[in-house]
Amino acid sequence: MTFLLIDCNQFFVSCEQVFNPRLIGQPVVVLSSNDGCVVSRSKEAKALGIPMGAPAYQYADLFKTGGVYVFSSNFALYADMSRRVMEVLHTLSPHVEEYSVDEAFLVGSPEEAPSIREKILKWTGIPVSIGIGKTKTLAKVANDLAKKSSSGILELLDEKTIDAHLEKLPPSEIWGVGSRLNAQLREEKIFSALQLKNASEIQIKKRFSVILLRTVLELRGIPSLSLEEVPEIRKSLTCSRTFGERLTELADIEEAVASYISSAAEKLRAEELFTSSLTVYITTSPFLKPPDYYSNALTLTLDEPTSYTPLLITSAKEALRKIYRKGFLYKKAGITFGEITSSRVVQTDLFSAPVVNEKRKRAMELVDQVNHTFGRGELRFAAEGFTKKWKGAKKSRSAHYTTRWSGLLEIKI
DNA sequence: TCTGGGGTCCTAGGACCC
DNA sequence: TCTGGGGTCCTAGGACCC
Repeated sequence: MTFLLIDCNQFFVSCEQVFNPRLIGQPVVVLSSNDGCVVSRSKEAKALGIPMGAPAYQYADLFKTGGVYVFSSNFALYADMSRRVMEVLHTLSPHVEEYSVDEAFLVGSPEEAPSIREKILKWTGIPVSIGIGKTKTLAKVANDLAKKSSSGILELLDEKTIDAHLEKLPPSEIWGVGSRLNAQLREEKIFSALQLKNASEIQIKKRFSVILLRTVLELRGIPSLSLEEVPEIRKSLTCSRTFGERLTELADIEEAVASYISSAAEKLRAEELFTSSLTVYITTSPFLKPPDYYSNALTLTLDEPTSYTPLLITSAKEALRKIYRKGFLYKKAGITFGEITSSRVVQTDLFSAPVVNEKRKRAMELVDQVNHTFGRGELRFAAEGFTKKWKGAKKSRSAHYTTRWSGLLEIKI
């Protein structure tokens, strides 16, 4: 059994290039929301020395002198392109795990790789790299190497080849090992991925955790992470944003929170889910020191599982009023739905009459339908407000090429 | 002035119970 | 003077991922 990891190359940048081919071969970056950090870079942008996660303001000059094409993030576009790539994969294999927006694992044979790569490029325009290994972790390692190879495909199946590569990598290059673990591993005199692979199982389990033990076994070619073809019901759903400007007034923050609730509730309904726990949090800039720094959160347990936006907005405002303090410059707020259950199986409260509120259900269906047809936010709740003081910057977002009629490309012949 | 957003899992420690 | 042991549940915090 072999795992294939299919990973889209510079995914967000590639999405922009599909609809604007002039960008191919140019330095291109895509910024995070609020135009804060660089989250995707073309090869040419990397070559200019723009690191991943770089704060955009620190590189504004380089963007100019380097002739860099800068895009605000266009998540509607990226999500839709991701869906297309995944659809292609599902037509090619019955064993696919959608791992992230730009990555999927597939169980198959190495011979399939070239045609998978070719079909995704032809049918979606997105270039991918494919790493092949006996475990997911080794497929990940192979994928990193595939990115640097000319064919975009690399298999890591032979023990000697694996060891030769692992010897050159620090543990932090391995999936599941971050900078903290890397530092702790150094204390144990483990400096390379090969040393990690050969470390004592007992020591790893004792000093670290079962997670790292799994990684060690995976490096040895013993599958310890299986293919998860059917995604489990999510455990939480968050919507949070940095404001476009610092906010001080409760009323403005209320609008922002109502708007986050509205979009998270829409997602909840799209996935046929209910929530019965709601957390609201607000914070000033984390870079502030006391007494200017303030951050707080409150979780409410709801009487019954719901996805009804008005009810959730009311509860969220109630929670927000309890944690809001006057006199701070608020920078960000967010909401999280926890305790998520399927909306098809409902556990009602023993002491209250079951709420099978057809009217509410139909109202939400209508809202979702209108917004699906005419674009997100066409039909809104008044609580979301109209001034949108909290809205962040998105100076140069590309069109919603695939999700809005107005975004359709016009081709001139 | 400016530094994103959305997830998951594991562990330790406290509260509580028998 | 004597003052167990084992289990579960919850939460906060840490670590990782894309």
